[in-house]
Amino acid sequence: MPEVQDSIRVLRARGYKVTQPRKQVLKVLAEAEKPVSPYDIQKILQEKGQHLNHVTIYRILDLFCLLDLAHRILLLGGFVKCTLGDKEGCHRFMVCRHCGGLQEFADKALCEEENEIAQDLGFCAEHHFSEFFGVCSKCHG
Amino acid sequence: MPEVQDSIRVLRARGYKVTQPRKQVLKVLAEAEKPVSPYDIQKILQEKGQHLNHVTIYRILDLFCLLDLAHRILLLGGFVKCTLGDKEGCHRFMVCRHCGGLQEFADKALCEEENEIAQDLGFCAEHHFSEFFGVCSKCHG
DNA sequence: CTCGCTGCAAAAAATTTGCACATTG
DNA sequence: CAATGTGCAAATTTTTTGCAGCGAG
Repeated sequence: MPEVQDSIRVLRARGYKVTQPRKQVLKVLAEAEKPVSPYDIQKILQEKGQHLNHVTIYRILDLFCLLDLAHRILLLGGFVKCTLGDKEGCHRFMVCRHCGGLQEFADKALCEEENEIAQDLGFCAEHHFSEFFGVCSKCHG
Repeated sequence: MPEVQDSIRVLRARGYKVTQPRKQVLKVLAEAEKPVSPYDIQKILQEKGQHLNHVTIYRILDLFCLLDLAHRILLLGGFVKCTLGDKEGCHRFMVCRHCGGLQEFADKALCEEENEIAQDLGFCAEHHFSEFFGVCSKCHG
């Protein structure tokens, strides 16, 4: 699981401690197929015989989102591990309404077009948050 | 307030009853400058000497979102009245991080570009949800 | 060793459910 | 008056706060 190692490196590099709870949450996120809520995470850990206080999980997720190690999926109401690292352009998601799976992507050209649209309306856009709803390749015949 | 009348027409046309509570919530939404939560709405009505049960407000907002008479702003966590009617293209928002105000817009060309991006990734996008964060014209000097 | 992090207890806030009663068309 | 919608009570779920004590660096 190289992804988890990358995240751990980010934590260390930014001066945050690499604690047992943080590693546990990272692992759950990395293994999850779909967005998970704080209580989902607690339950998953419990099934492995591990216990984390839910408050701790909330705080860890806050931190991960701050560092872009995870993202909150607003349409589905859960958290996912970031799969793009620091790829340029805002990180976005395509959510499959059939299987509930999602794919993260970034597209710098799209960001630029959005900035222009915003500018035409007198708005200076600093971040584009977006999620597409539809059907993924596995789910449409 | 022509907007409220339009919404009332939509309700009637779709076979929903035009009740006192629904009209009250519509009015609050129409007069609000920023997204309002169910409890915000209850409080605003209370200040006018009116009372609605919060459960009723939840249900009314659910209906309004279903009919696209209102939208839930995910970044800020509240509801706003739709200002675009049935304008073509997904309805989106620009949120000002300074004043908290927002502007709704739709752009068919943007929808099409997003569909192409999705298609390139094997995804069939049916709806694009997006919110831009930035600074509005009033707030940047 | 010491600062940052976690656990715990508790409260506050947000959301949901079922059923009896009221209101709209 | 018949179906829809609302109010109420209560439970559940989600999120936040403050403080004491633990543990990574």
